[in-house]
Amino acid sequence: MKTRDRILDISLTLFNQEGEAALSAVDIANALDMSPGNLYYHFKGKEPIIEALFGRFEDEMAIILNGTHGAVESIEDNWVFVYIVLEEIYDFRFFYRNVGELVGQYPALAKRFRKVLAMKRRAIDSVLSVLEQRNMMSIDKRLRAALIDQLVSTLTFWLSFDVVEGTDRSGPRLIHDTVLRFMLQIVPYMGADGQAVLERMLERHRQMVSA
Amino acid sequence: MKTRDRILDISLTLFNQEGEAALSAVDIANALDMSPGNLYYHFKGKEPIIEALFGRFEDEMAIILNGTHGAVESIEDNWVFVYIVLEEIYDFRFFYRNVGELVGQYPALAKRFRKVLAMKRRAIDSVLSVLEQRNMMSIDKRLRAALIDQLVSTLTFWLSFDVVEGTDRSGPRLIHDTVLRFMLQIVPYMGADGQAVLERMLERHRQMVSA
DNA sequence: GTCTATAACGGGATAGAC
DNA sequence: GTCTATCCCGTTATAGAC
Repeated sequence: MKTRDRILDISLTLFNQEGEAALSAVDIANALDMSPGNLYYHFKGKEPIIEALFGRFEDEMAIILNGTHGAVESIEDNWVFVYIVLEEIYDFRFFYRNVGELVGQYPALAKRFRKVLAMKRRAIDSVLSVLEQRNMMSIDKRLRAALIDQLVSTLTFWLSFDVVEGTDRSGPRLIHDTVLRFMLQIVPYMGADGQAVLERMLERHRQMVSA
Repeated sequence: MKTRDRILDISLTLFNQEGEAALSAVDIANALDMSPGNLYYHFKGKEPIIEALFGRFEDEMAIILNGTHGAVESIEDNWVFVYIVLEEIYDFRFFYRNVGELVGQYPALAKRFRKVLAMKRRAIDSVLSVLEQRNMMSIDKRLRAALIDQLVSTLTFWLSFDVVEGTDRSGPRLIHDTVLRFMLQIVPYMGADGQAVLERMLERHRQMVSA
């Protein structure tokens, strides 16, 4: 199974670099100094490769999202948690640079993508609940549902947003900026502590970015 | 110039129905009972057609965004304003169903898309300013910038979000839901009035949806 | 301005030798 | 498992008739 993994590794790299649409199965074969026929022996085209890559992503995302967040309490914990999620997404960024496209083109992928979305939603819900229990935030029930939607949307479209805006930020910088953007959405529901939390977040962001 | 317009009309319809990627120049010609060669006489391929369609969109968007919003004061005015913007986007929805893709594929479009983005940003900024002047909302300067980002992001990715979520809502329903989602993001900054405004918005949304 | 016909290209996919 | 050779197909693009 070594060739199979080599194919997946190089495909992920190329897809992230050039975008999924820019590459044909033949391009991938060329990058591996491999004949198209040989590639087709392992994967019957681009689609199964993408499916296999999504499998990898799914697995790692499940570990992150279903694992740790019982331990997420402080703002700093939350920061790290969101950072890890975004980093994982960044490793498979070609899925996110044009979600709509992929979901439209590969219906099988759409289903699985929605499952990941649901996992994100549950994780956020659970983290918010912890914050509420500790009286670190309080929010109207209706607004809470909308907030979760917004946060899921942020986790899903931050890379597209960056593409559209055309700001040419490095990966780590983009991730830090997005963590901040994510966290700031929670601040207004932190009541009197909000102001202090905001300052801490901005300070933390400054540190991270200048590092 | 009549054939030219017929081409643009049918292209817009088809792109919205099937997606930009799903259609070739030949498909468009077929839909018009026209030979591919004839189509190429008017537009040298798909790209110039898309550029021309974006020109239409740009023009109408500029009228909406730069025009009315001096008159936007009450919550109801805002609701209508956002509704009109979303409706216009919906008319050219193929641009928005996978923004990342189009922007990546047609660099010329990217620039123009960013201009529209900037127009949206200015319009939102200006509306928020009005609300602030009337003491209908108050918001920390740093959070304000983030809020505007979030609102622009909502206006840009609501259609992609719908595609990804796979909820099969009708156009008008989707637009109403999105207006609500947009407006709810402002509520937390309305202070004591927030609760009442929230109820009014939800009530309005119920009316709109059941109509 | 509109049409038909056709050339040129590239990707997807497979057969069969090694 | 890997390779070469090849076929099929849809898209792009142009030449030239009407």
